[in-house]
Amino acid sequence: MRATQLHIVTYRNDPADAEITSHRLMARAGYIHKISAGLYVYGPLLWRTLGKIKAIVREELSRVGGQEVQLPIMQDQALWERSGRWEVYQASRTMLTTTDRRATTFGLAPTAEEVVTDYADATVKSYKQLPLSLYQIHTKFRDEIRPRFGLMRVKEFIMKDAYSFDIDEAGLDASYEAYRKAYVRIFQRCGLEAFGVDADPGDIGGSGSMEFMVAADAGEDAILIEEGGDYAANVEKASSRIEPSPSQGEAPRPMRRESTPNIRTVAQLEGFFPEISADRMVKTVLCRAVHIDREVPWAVLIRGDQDVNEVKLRNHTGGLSIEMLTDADIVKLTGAQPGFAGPVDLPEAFSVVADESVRGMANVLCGANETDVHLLDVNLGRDCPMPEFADVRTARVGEAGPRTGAPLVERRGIEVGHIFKLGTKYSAAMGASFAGPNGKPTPFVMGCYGIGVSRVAAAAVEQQSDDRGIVWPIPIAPFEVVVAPLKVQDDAQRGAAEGLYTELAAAGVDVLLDDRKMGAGAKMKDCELMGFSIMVVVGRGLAASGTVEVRNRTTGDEKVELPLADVVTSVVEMVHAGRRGLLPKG
RNA sequence: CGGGGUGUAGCGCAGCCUGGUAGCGCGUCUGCUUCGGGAGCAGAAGGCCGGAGGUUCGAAUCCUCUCACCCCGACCA
Repeated sequence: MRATQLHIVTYRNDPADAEITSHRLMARAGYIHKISAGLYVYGPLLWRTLGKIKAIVREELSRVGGQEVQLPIMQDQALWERSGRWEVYQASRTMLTTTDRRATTFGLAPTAEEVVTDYADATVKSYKQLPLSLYQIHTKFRDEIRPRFGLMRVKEFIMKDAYSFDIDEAGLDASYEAYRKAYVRIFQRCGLEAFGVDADPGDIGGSGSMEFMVAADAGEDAILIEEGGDYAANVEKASSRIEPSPSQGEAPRPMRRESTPNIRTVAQLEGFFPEISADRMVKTVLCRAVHIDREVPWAVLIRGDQDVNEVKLRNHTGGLSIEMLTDADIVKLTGAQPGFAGPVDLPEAFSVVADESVRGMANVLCGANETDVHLLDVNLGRDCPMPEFADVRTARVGEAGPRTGAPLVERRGIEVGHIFKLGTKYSAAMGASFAGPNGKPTPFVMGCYGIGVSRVAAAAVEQQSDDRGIVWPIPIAPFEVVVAPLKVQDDAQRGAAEGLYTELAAAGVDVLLDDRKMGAGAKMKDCELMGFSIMVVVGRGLAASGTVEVRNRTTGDEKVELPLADVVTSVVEMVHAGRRGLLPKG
């Protein structure tokens, strides 16, 4: 393609609202144009990149038996009510809705489990038709609390969503594993450093899930990785081993009360009782689990030096979300000012859970549910009922990992994919079944698998750019190579560039000829901004020594002067190497 | 949803406090010169100052309402 035939839109100024690299560069290079908050025009260059990502996704999903389909974006309320997800998404307000002229309400697809499950129910009659794996690449909608960061967090985006249907759990395990491997290959082929991590299933639900993260400092997610091990998990999900409390195994002492005027926090308590360290205290976090139809107050017991993980807690309570109690609520429900809550004589209204860090602690310090009073040498099970235990603690950097015990380190990442074992969550709720080998109706055992296609593009820029602009990995670059004659009025330069362009195109290279008439400096800056990683610069070297310049920005901006005759061979080789992305050799 | 901020030419901004009919840089168009790191000179086009109402002889500027956009927050006893 010729640059004069391409709608190129570049700006010398950064857009005023761009905070992160990918937003700034994609806006400046004309890949995106904002129409309103969280809604963008995808320009021709971005569309080419998205097309390449989609092609890789299609090839890899075909390899594991995925069949491409297209499902409606508008999905009626009644369908979603059958799975129970309508209320969930109304409560979290993440679904955009619209109505038709008859006032039927539709949700705009955030994902499509209901539709695809209904489709499978209607069209799959026998276990002999299974396993079945369907996917689509389509627009998805989320009413984000706060759209931001360019393409990273938007109201409307392109997603690949896939769904597997199996006869039983073993079948699901196989499908899930096939998708997991396909995902690893997809991101490798895109040329992105990505990794899978244990994750929380969130609103989608299900028994197991893994997120795929593109490593990038600007990532919104924090990942904890076991150094040298294979454990990696989102902080929302991560667990760790911590040193047991020094109070473990102590002989119980009698409980006693102490006046602690205006001493409310663990830090203040450590000052007030210098001989008692935080890991001998139990703090009591008061909150409520919000369900669709009710709210349940919870008291969470956790060791004084640890923090509650809200996501783990939400999952434990089964609620949609967790909210901290207000000071007024605490006074009303416990009769004490904030800072003095504890497990002893806690009002019955509270459901109670204790974090595993509390298990086995003896003679602990905690609040007394009375303003300005704490209790010492409390023993759970003796001074109050023994609570149930669960892991509701936030794992932290430096703690020992759960597998090998090696220290956890933090990396940041951008979530670009998420796979889930749904099991029969949707098929059972919606009555979607097939005739099993025994002739009886059997619910589908399902998995679902998403990739944020447009976010992959943004994540790639976030991961791979330099101070001059985007540096696309070759497999997803809008063009693999740009041939840029610096002075198009010069017949020799123009002729040589045209020749290279024709030969490269004939060799199967996706090449752009930058035949725009503009200053040499401006042209090179523009090409660098737009992210053309392999540049063939035809300039004064041609007349001087019969050479042109080839540079590969993906490998550190090395530039080499090559005789005109050697350029095609060299560039083709470079392109072939680049096309492999990060796939391992062989 | 709470707090703060901003809407003026395609992009980035000044002008507003102290009312007098709109300006700068970049970009765009025309011509000439230039031609390897965002060229120079000359000329030109482009904005009912987010919208509605009000005050005033007169409003980008003051007042009211409204819409949009941006940032921060929505937290642990």
